[in-house]
Amino acid sequence: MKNHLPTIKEIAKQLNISVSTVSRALHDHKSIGLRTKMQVQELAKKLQYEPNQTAIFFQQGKTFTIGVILPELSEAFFSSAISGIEDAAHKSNYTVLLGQSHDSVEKEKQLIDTMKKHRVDGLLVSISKNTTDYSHFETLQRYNIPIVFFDRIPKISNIHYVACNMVNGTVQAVNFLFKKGHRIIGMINGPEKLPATKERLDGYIQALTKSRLKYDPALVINCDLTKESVCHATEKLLTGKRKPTAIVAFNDYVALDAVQQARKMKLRINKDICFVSYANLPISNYTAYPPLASVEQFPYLQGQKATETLIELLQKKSDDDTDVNNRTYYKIILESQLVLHDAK
Amino acid sequence: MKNHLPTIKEIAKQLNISVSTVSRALHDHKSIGLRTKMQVQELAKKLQYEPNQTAIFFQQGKTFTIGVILPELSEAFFSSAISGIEDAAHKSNYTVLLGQSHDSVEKEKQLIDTMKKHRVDGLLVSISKNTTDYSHFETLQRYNIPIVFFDRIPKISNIHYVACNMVNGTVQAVNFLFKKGHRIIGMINGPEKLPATKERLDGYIQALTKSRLKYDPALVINCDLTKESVCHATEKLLTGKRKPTAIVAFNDYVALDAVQQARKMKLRINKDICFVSYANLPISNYTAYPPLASVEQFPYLQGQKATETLIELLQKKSDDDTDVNNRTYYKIILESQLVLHDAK
DNA sequence: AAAAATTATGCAAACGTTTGACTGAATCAG
DNA sequence: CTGATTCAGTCAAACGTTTGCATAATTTTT
Repeated sequence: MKNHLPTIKEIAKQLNISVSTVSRALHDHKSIGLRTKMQVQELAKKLQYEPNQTAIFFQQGKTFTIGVILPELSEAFFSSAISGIEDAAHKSNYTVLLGQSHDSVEKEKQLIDTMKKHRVDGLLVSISKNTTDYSHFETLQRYNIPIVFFDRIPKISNIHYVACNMVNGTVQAVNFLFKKGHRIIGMINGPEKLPATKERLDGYIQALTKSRLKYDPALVINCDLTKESVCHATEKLLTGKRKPTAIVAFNDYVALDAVQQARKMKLRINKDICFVSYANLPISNYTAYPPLASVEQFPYLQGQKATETLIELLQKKSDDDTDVNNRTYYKIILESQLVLHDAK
Repeated sequence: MKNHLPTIKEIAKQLNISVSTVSRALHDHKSIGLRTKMQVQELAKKLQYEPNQTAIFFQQGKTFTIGVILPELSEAFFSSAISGIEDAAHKSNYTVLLGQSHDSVEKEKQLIDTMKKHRVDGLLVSISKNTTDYSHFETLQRYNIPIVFFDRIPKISNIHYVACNMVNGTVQAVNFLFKKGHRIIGMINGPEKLPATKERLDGYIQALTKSRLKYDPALVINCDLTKESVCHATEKLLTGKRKPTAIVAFNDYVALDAVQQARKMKLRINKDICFVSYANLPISNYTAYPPLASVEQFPYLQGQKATETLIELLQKKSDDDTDVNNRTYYKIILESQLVLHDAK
């Protein structure tokens, strides 16, 4: 039952020619006579010969595989991203090797190791929440495996990355509210240490300043994204001295929890209080009181761009045949954008 | 800048021993003296030697990789599934090679080919909507690559699969409604040709029969899952001769659209009309009028089980060293289960 | 007719690792 | 002291492919 797959050797033997001739014939090499070329190709077809890629990978030191490490595959944001990644990779004939870190640094390290072992040509990473030490990424340099980070990127400078800038989107969001007549605009922001939190705050302040509204720190409350802390923040905002008529929420989940809390407090959504947020749910259409608008972060696009960037790097690598670390780094920044929801 | 990675050969040369000794020393082979073993391991560490897996893959004809082909990575159901797959694979030291077919038969074929080329050890597939010809899967038999199908499985018998049986869940759903006092229960079902549609109908009829209610075909309307067809179906049900007080919807999306339509018709949700559906959204908590209950299909679990099954097959394969096609097929059926939602 | 160029093919090394078969030395039983 | 056993290690083949270099055969040029 040993079903030996046909190899180049066998073709050679059957045709009484050398393996190199067969190899070249299959590659349409010019130095092979038309006659033998035909013979080889015919027999190859007959035997349903298919080259053993593992041998080729090994021989060429290239696997046409890119590794992808994400925090959580089941999150809407990342599943869109991976979709973009896969599409872009497939287009350039690369394949995707996947791993999820579950936001554990330990697992992230393991995955890096696995990827290294599998000799992926390049790596796409969105780092885990808790990663602060980046040494495990550096080990990849020895292997000349380039990394492109996306969305969640390390706070170091000599890296390639693709990210979405939240400042602009936030400015748009606040402007939007301003134009609708809101003058007291609150914000339920995320955990302090997240870069994403800072960007939102920056945009918020920028927009206020431009509209000649004064920035009142009491109107911005951080939360840790749990339901309780969101409710708490909402309550605090809505019972504060200066009561906002609109709130910018850290993301859709936060917005939905805040809406619930506001309703509990007998406020009428979109009348007494309006919300805008940042998109991570595909379902705003279905919720009863969706935010008026969301800042879109284009996960699919981010994944796609990151992949294209990586593939470009790989291209360059094989062109120059030089070290990848040539001190020029891609920093690709997509602009977030406010998307208005249908007023039902 | 040619950063040659350390190999077994180099270690051998530096220590003036043969490569085989080094190899065995690194594998802790008993026939190697303690002294040399130590020396080798020490040098290996010092040089930061790591075996070249591509060489090993090639040499052993095994890649410790499983291929996964899904219709759509960004769909909640599949992203949960892939999460389960990755977790299970990682646990057994397998890695996941990913591809999405976008429900295109053509792309599905291409992916099969890619997976074959990469010499994955096994394959996990949820087939595209439009696949009716299964010959591309059969080509894998030559390569002795086992496939486990899950969720969307081909209608042929000599295959391994993991699926979730909807009959039981549907029975539970209808019973649940019956116990709540409903006597006229409608159903908005899916496209006729889908097996999933049939299972739901079977369960529906079974449950009715047991409760001694008569099955009235006018109360079951198929739709093609578009918003329009759902609205149309809902309207037809709710203006029919026998007006249902409860409706079983094909899935959460359908339910939400149906709810919208019902509200348009001035019916009070959960008073005039109740809904139950099948879970694919993680957000029922947030919607204004979620279905009373959902039949859960456990995508994460399905992915996990499928992976475990595949790995078991791979185990067997290497044990027996015999052909995988030994005429015994795993058919693993998870039972769907009704999950009640919090009444808010 | 000799030299040069072209065409078609073969040889063998290389990629890094594993592994069965073999060898030489030391140890041990009787 | 001989033969068997264990120990420590080496040799070389094998996995399938690519590719630089050599070679042989043929044709073209001078």
